[in-house]
Amino acid sequence: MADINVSLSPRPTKGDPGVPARSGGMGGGIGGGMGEGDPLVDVIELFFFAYRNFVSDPDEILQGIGFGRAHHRVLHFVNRHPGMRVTDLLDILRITKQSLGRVLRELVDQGFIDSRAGASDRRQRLLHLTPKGEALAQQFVTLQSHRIRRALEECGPDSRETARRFLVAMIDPEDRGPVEKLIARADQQAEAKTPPGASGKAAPPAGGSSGATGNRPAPPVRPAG
Amino acid sequence: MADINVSLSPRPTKGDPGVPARSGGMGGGIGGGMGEGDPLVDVIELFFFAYRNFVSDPDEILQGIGFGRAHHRVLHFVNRHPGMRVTDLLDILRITKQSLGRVLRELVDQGFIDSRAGASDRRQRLLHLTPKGEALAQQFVTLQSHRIRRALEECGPDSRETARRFLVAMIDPEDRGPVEKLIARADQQAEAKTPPGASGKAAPPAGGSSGATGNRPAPPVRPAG
DNA sequence: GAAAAAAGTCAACATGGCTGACATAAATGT
DNA sequence: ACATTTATGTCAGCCATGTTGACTTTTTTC
Repeated sequence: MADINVSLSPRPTKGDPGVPARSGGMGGGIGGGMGEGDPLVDVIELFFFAYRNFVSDPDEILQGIGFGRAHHRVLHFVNRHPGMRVTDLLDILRITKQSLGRVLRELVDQGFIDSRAGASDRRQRLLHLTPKGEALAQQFVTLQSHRIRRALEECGPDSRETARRFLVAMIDPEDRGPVEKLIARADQQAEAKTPPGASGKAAPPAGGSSGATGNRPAPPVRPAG
Repeated sequence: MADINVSLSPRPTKGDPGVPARSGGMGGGIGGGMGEGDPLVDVIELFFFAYRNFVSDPDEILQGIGFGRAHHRVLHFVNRHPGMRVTDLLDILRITKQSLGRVLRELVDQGFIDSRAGASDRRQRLLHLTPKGEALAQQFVTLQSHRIRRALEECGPDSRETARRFLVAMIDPEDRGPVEKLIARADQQAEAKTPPGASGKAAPPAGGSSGATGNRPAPPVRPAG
């Protein structure tokens, strides 16, 4: 039933020669920018398809418990940064307080997240996963890690660093430092918590990549507004 | 104001030591799956942040004309596959006829897309971009290509193929063949249309990558339902 | 004691998914 | 010829998740 043949080739329902050869408009049309070098449209599309599949893994589980992607993101980052403040989550997700509030309330109400007042600053609500929440978050990480691991294995031994650097380089320059710091902080914390010498962890050479790995006074991964 | 410091380090509003060191729950917690090898959480997060920035480029333009991401996707694929059928678009996007119908109608009404009945099968509506639509689609491709080109340049000469293969490998195995075919078909078509020998186009070695580059009778990039 | 910060909430709205139910035109099969 | 299937479109309504704007409460900071 109607596969992806986009009429273009093996799908002429009758004797249709595929596609009407487009009236020869002005030049450039489709490429990467006509005279700017390679057309990178293939990468654009691969990124689209890859990301779609990437997020679809958790989606199946989420559907079963009446949650959506928004819940997944919250669970993920709280898992990564136990004790984080609501504001921090807002900065990472770049959504509004109200949007976050909705899913956060559900996660707290249903016992996936524990929200306690800060000890030193009691205005803050510090977020932690409950064991239930941790189990779920772990499921997601496992699923997505599987996909990534498989992909990297198919790409050979050096691919991990190249992929990592590529993804970093795809991030807005002004966000790279903060993002890399964020990840590094979470990793550190995880290490500290883990029984010393648990699994591998190929030290991410965050320094060498693009130069923007920065040590600025922590500019924001800019909040939405 | 409230940067991404996630309380964890340079943000203790008062004398807060960052984070409450989490009560030492059971092992694995955060890593990639506890005893499965590297934790690939960093890649998970980088993919998230990278993709968010990647789609944000077009977003700015879209906002100015009252369109959304859905419009972008439609424009993009119609640009890539001039004369494609509505069904083909549905297969690619994996959304419902009704969802597509909404944005497609707007695009047609506002003169970005031209929808004409097929010659051989007059039930079909074959979709083409108008010059106006082409210009817009071209803007998007240019924007996103810029980002990708910059990223690849930062990653060195071989990165393009590695990145490409990584993205392909991130796609569900059963979708890879169809996706690569789809891209190949679009590229072919574009070449045929372009004044012979226009810009570079580093021949995508679709064959060598993962083995699944297949030549099956074109299985679908599965429709949503 | 005033001002600012952290969090929460209500109300209303936009976007873009979804299902279900139909309608029409055209192609296909018997 | 007629029944069925296919391709498309459309109405109506629902859901998830984003947005603004306005306000409150608690607590910290100046």
